[in-house]
Parts: sequence; structure tokens; C-alpha cells
Amino acid sequence: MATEPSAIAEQKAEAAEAKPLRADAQRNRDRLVEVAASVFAERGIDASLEEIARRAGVGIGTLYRHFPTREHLVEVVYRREVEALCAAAGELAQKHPSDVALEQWMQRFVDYIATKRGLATSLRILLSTNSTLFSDTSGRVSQALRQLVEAAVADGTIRGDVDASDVLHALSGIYSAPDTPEWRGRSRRLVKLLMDGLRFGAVKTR
Amino acid sequence: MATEPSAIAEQKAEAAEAKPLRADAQRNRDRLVEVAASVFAERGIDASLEEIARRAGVGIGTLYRHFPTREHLVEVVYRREVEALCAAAGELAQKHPSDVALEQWMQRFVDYIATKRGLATSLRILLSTNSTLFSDTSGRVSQALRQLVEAAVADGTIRGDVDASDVLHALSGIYSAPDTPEWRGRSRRLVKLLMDGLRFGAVKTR
DNA sequence: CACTAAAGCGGAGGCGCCTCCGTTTATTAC
DNA sequence: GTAATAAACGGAGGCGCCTCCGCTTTAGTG
Repeated sequence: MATEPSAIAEQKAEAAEAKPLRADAQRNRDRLVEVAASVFAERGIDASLEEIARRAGVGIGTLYRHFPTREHLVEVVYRREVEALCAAAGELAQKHPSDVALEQWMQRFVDYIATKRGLATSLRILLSTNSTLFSDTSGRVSQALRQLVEAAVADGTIRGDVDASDVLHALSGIYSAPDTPEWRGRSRRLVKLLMDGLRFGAVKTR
Repeated sequence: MATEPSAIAEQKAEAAEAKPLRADAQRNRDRLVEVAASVFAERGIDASLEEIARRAGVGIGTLYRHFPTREHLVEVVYRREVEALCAAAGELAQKHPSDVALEQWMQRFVDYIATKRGLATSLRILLSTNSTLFSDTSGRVSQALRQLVEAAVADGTIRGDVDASDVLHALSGIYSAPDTPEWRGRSRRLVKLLMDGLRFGAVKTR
């Protein structure tokens, strides 16, 4: 029972999928996604697929079998990154007081957006072409934020008269004037400012 | 004065441009646009640029000098086609009674939309990327339609209680269910139906 | 005409995309 | 263990993209 094959197979699968891939196939697929993430980050979304295959140590044919188009690959990478961002919410919530968790998560959100600079146009096309992708991921992100905000409101570390959508709205400034060199700094200050506002209210009303 | 060089140069230019191209360059450019229009129409917007150069009898380098990106070329072709469509309004107005001119122009509009089937996605991306292109061309088209409608209203061949935007609105049905085989026929019938409605009113209210 | 500078031409070459199919490997059955 | 077979691999090859630069043509000038 302990070494039952199907249990091992299921252990492998990140999300339940139709067919359990052969071990080598799963390995290559994972590798490709991982490498693609870093190549896209460093070279932009138009990076050479052949370079990705090369760096992953597989043939170009293997890449194409797993991801028939560039968009397929980009989508998987993008979903994985959103996933990781959202998962960080839970981890931060465990390790830190809830107001600190919220702040750190927002800073991480800024970092995440930063890596998407330059990918903006292609990503916008992808998101407008694939509306499921858009609603899935934006839903996930705002859910993660909601979780953090509600926890912080609940234990009184931030003021109680705001909710997640207010905070998201306040964060929307980080989408503007994207390509300027000061963008990163400004955005980090914006988050601090926002946190001060949130904490200030908490002290006052308690 | 009759053979003054600058006069000849200006004669060549379709629209006043910064630099009067050398004769051979102008010839090649015109040729490329013309060939590109038919190749795009027959192979779709992703047609090979090398084929276009080949068919135009120029080197690929020449194509790229005139049109640094595919989008540049597509844009010029698109503008030229919209131009031709709008110019047809004036010609039809001269040759036919104004209600007939209006009807024929609308049928031609249907034909024009028909050639854009399949190009839909790429064209939509281009139009959303390049907002000037969108506003320019849609402005031109509705202006042409307005001219025809107003003339027909003025001489009483169609009813007087409609304007160009009503007609455009009524035509919007031709954008829907685009890829079905009956689309063409349905759209032509829609135009006839619309014209009958417009003429009917004219008889009644006069 | 002849001459010259500037403008234009064109295609080789390097790279990326994607498909196709002969070879290799994991898995299953015995 | 071995055999059989389905799954997966990988890279050659064909095509398109785009740049670069040596060659050709044009448009002026005397």
C-alpha cells in the first residue's frame, strides 16, 4: 500500500490532470516551465523558444509537444507565477503579524508587477484574447488580498472601515507611469504610505 | 514653368509627404502596396512578406526599407482600402440616383467587410494598438455614409426621419455571426430590406 | 553628353519557428 | 528477469523574418 503506484503518480501531479504523464515526460515538462519562467523574465516574452529548450536540456520537438504554441507556454508560466504570489499570502500570514503580512505581500506584489514591465503589450493581448485566464487570475489575486486584509481587520492591526477592494483600488496607482526609472521606488513608498494610513486608523479607533 | 521639376514631383505624391521619393522608389512602393493588398486578401494577414516582395518583383530588402514592420505595411494597405471605399461614395453619387447610390455603396461595404473575415483577430489587435488608425478610418467611413444618406434624404428618394447613424446602426447586424457560409447572402438581403424600409417611408411621407 | 553624390536596390546569411519521423525509453505483462 | 508496445524524445530540414552592406540607378551639375 505504501508503494502503490497510483499513489506515487498522484503525488507527482500538481493539479489533478486527465492523463498521468510518463515520469520522464513530467520531468521535462516541469523543467521547461521553470526554465521558461526565468528566460521570459530575463529576455522578455518574445524570447527564443529554442533557447528555452536548449537551457532545459531537451529538444525543440519536446517543447512543442508539451506546448503547441508560444501562448500555451506563456499561459502556464503566468498561471504558475500568479499561483506562487497567492500562495505567499498564506505563508506570510503564518510567519508575521497580520499587518506586516499584508505589507510584505503588497511589496511582493509590486515586485511581481515590476517583472511584467515590457511584457505589458503582449501580456495584455494574451489576457484580452483569453478571457478565462484574466478572470481566473485576477480573481485569485484579489482573493489572496482579501484574506490578508480581513485577518488584519479582524485582529485590529489595521483600521476596520476598509475592505480588500478599497486596498486594491488604492494600489492601482502602481499600474501607472510604468516605464520610468523611479517607478519601483515610488511604488514601494506608495505601499508604505498606504500601510501607515491603514495602521493609523487602527490605533485611533481602538 | 510648365515643366518645372517641383510641379512634377508634387503631381506624383498621393498625399503631400515630407520627401518626394525618387521615381524608382515611388514605383516600387506603389507596386508593393498593390501586391500586398491582393496577397493579404488571398492568404490572410500572416502572408509571407517574402512572397509579397517576390511577386512585386523587388528584393526583400526593398520591402523592409519602405515598411520596417509588417504592421506598417498592413496599415498602409488598410488605409488605402478604406480610402477606396469612401471614394466610391462620391463616384456612385454621380452615376446613380441617390437612393441607388446609397444601396450600391452599402453592398460594396458588405463586400469589403467580407474580405476582412479571418483577418478579424489580427486586425482587431492592430486597431486597438493603433488608436489613430481606428478613429481615422471609422470617421472616414461614417462620413461617406452620411454624405450619401443626406443626399438621398434631400431629394426625397428615402424617408426624411433617419440619419447616417441610424443607418450605420441598422447595418451593424453584418458584423455578427461572421464565419457562417450564409453570411454573405444574409448580409446582402439585410441591405435590401433596409433600403426598402428607407424608400417606403419616402413614398408615404411625400 | 559625362560625372558624381546620394538614394535606392537586393539577396546572402543568421536566426527563430514549427513539423515530421526515425530512435530511444518507460511501463506493463508475463 | 525479458519482451512487447505505447509514449516520448530530439533534431534535421524547410520556411519565414529581418539586417547589413556592396552594387546599381537616379537626379542633379557643368
